[in-house]
Amino acid sequence: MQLDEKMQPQKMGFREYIEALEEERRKIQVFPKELPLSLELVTQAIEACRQQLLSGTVAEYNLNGQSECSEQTSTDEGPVFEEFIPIKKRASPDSVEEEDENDDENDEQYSYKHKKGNTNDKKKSDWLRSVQLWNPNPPPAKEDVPRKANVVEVKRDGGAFQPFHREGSGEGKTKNVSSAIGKVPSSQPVPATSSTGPVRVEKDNGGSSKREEKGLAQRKQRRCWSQELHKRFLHALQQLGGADTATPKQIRELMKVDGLTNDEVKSHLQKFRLHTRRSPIIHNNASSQAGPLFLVGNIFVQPQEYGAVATSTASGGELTTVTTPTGIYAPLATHPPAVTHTPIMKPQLKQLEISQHSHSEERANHSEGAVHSNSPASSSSTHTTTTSPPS
DNA sequence: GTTAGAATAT
DNA sequence: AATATTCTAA
Repeated sequence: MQLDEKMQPQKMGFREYIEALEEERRKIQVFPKELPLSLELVTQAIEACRQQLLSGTVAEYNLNGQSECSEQTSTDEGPVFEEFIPIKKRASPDSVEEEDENDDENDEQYSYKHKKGNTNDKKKSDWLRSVQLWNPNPPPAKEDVPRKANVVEVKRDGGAFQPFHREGSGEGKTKNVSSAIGKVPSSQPVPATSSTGPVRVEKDNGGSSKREEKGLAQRKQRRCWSQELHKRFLHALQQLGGADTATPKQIRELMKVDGLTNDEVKSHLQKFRLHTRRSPIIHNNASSQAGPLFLVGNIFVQPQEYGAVATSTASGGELTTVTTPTGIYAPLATHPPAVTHTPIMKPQLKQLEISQHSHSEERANHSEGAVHSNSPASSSSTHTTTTSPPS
């Protein structure tokens, strides 16, 4: 427990890190033109590292208490120099790091950024950008040590999302356990598979007598809509025939995410609808490399997305892992007229029985007012706002 | 009593 | 801005 002992390894880490950086720089130097910034950044980083080394100081881990579900890409290990790396990864067209999120892989939150040097990003409000990994609100220590790395995701069939704890103190400060956002539920009595019910796993505070009841209806832990989560959400929407026809419950059931509640879905859906109606089009700053926008029906999509949509559409409901690396999905344009409409057909294949549990799943056969005629152009709910507010 | 949706609240 | 909660009508 000597400071010195601690010191050494850290310095070693630095040195190695510097070496790695230098090697990186060598590689980059080959393309000074394409990666001018990278070059500089790396150089700076190296410089900084050296100074750190010399001064014997060690960079502090940035334990930012992320109140929101913010990201945290660091695979930790080694000194953290994120500070030197002004985000903005993927700057070059040839950068190959697109790991489309595999469902059962920890698809790190990818709050991808648009390039900044490019067109001035006017639209920072792209809400899509915020979807990232679900932040499980890691209960600070005292439980079980973080075992696995960040393995959070679901299996397409099982649904293994974290059950979500609700800590006592309102607004869990989330000390941010540096790395592991992961951690498998393990000890939760959650059936995992079926559980279509609102599995509200409460933190059993049997021993802790902090302040419990007392009539405080503490606010729920905010659910973070990770990419994965959102992806599922979208899948469900597709199957249900779009955001306008899907209902929260149906969505939730299709998503098969355990711990997910109706209200959460409802809320998300509400937001989704709002946004999709409001922002008719994707910001055109995608000029970078995202390629042109395609107009399909009344939906603008980008090539990838289009493919994805088309795929799942064509395959008759079987979702083929819609890879949406960018996290962009086409907002329903409230674009009535204009352009030549390529008739798109919204797959309305409900009754897609994916359930494997023998629970009487009613849904699927809608005999209510859910009979939507899917006509691309004219559909979309009867929205003749003729509301005449009385007083 | 349940659910969806809008309106608020945080 | 993103979620949660409340309110209201089916």
